[in-house]
Formats: sequence, structure tokens, C-alpha cells
Amino acid sequence: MGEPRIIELAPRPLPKDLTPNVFMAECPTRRVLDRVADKWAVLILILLADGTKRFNVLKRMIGGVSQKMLSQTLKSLERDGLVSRRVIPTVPVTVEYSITPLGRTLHAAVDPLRIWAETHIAAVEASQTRYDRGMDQDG
Amino acid sequence: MGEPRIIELAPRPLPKDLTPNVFMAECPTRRVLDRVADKWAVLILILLADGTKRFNVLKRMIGGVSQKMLSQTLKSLERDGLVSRRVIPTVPVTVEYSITPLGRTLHAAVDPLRIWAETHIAAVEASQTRYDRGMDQDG
DNA sequence: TATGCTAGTATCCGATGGCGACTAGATAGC
DNA sequence: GCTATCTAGTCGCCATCGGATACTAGCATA
Repeated sequence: MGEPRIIELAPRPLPKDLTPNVFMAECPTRRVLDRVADKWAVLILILLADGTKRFNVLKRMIGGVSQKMLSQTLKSLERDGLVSRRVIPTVPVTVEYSITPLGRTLHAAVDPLRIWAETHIAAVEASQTRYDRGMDQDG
Repeated sequence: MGEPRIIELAPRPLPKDLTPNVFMAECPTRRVLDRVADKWAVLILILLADGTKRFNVLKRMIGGVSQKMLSQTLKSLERDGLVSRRVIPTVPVTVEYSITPLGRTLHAAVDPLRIWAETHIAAVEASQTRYDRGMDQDG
């Protein structure tokens, strides 16, 4: 095996106003898509868009989420500026999570997904049944 | 440990027109959301919405996708009725993937996500920098 | 004969996610 | 006083998931 030759395909530097492109593995928008394309993040965002909520309230509202994933997801949503966290010094201490204005713009983009899932579920399930039948018998 | 008593909480059968609810762990829409909230599925859907493409073309267009994930994701998208697969008996055999009408409705719901990622990337990165600085020093 | 093309599958291994136990500080009950 | 409980998490263990690499099959080319 000879050493693979790295061939420079871009003779000129990239244009200054280079548009973000999710299809490039290294593009920052890919990381954003990664974050957005996350079940728990989507559900949290939808719930918080409806109003500020405490940790355990979210936990109870989101069926099947683990504490680890909830706290992890909230932390990265906060880091991304989509959710804000407010500690209230009661006893025991309570923590309130709210959606930020930026988060609200994302919610607007994400909510159609929930709508889609809820409206097209029947079509998807029908297709799955058809597909699985075709696997056993001859298609 | 006494046997846990299962208490029937629904004395009457659930209403017929029970609305799907993504927040219930067992709701079929949750599985759909799970599928949709997938980086690769989103990218494939966006590419196929622009026109039919072969396996290796998709592979080349989607930076960083492995063959395993590409074939796996295409298979489940096909099962869900979102993309269709056509084998063309050339030599070597080629396989064409196209978006279905159902897939096109999902694409309409998913594309805003890409738009959002591409327009708000700067705000997200700024927030991340702010957050990470706040972790080192005192917030 | 060896290599490349096509569209995958098989296998190994590190990363990710889920589960349950555990933390802290104050309060309620025995 | 001692234990249980509430809050919002963290920690460790383990199963599954995702990625990298190697391999398949049939034909064309060097």
C-alpha cells in the first residue's frame, strides 16, 4: 500500500461569505443539526415553549426520559442559549427552566415536526406493515 | 416485598379519537419523532427532495456518513414509506433512491430545521462561548 | 492475474444512553 | 435524636448504538 496522496482540490481560499452547509461534516451547522435532531431536546423545547417549568415537572411530563438525559440535555440547551436556568433558593432548592427568545425561534421550526408525527402516524404505520409483510413473503 | 398491585386507572376504554401525544413514551408518534429526530434521516430527506439519487452519490454528498448508517437509515426510511428504492439491473447493479409523496410532506416540515441551523449558527456559537467562559471564571 | 466499480453486509470496538444508587441540606414525623 | 422525604442533580455499570475497516458478488479493464 503506497501512502495515499492528499490532493488539494481548492486552489483558491474559500470565499469570505461562505454559506453554512449542513452537508459538510465539519460545518458548525452540522453540530447544530445534531443538537436539534435530538428527541429529548425537541420534547423539552416544545414543553418549555408553553411555559417555565421545574426539573421534576419536565421529568414527569416527558415519558421515559432518564434523569441523566434530562439534565444533560437541559445543560446543552442552556449552553446553546435555547433555554435559561434560574435557581430559586427555596428549600429544597428548586430550579426553573424557561425558553429563551432564540429558543422560541427554534421551537417555531421544530413544532411542525410534532404536528407531522401526529398527523402522519397512520400512514407511516401502514407502510411499515406493508414493508414487513413484503419481507416474509415474496414482494 | 409484597407483590405490586396493578391498579386499573382507566375504568372506561380510551376514547376512540384519542389524540396522539408525543410526550407518552409508548405513543407511536414518539417512535416517529425518534426517526425524524435523526441527523442522517434529515440530511437524506433534504437531498432526495431535490431529486432521485444513487447510494454512492448520497454517500459522497453527505460528509462523514458511514456506509452502515447510510444503508441502515435508507432502509428504515423505506420501511416508513418516506423514500422508495429501485434496483436497476445494470452492471454493476445500481440502486436509485427517491422521495415519496409522504416523504415530501415530511421534508416540508424538516427543511425549516436546516434553515434555522444555517441562520442561527452565529447566535448559538456566541452563546456557547459565553457559557464556557462563565464556567471557568465566576458567572 | 490483480484491481476497480457497484451496493451493500459482517465484525470489532469505542461512544452513547438508560438504570439504579447516591449526594446535599432542611424539614416532617416518631 | 434518628430516620424519611423532598429537591436537583451526579456517578458507575452495562447494553445498545454508531463508526471504521474488511469483505461479498459479478463484470470490465490493465
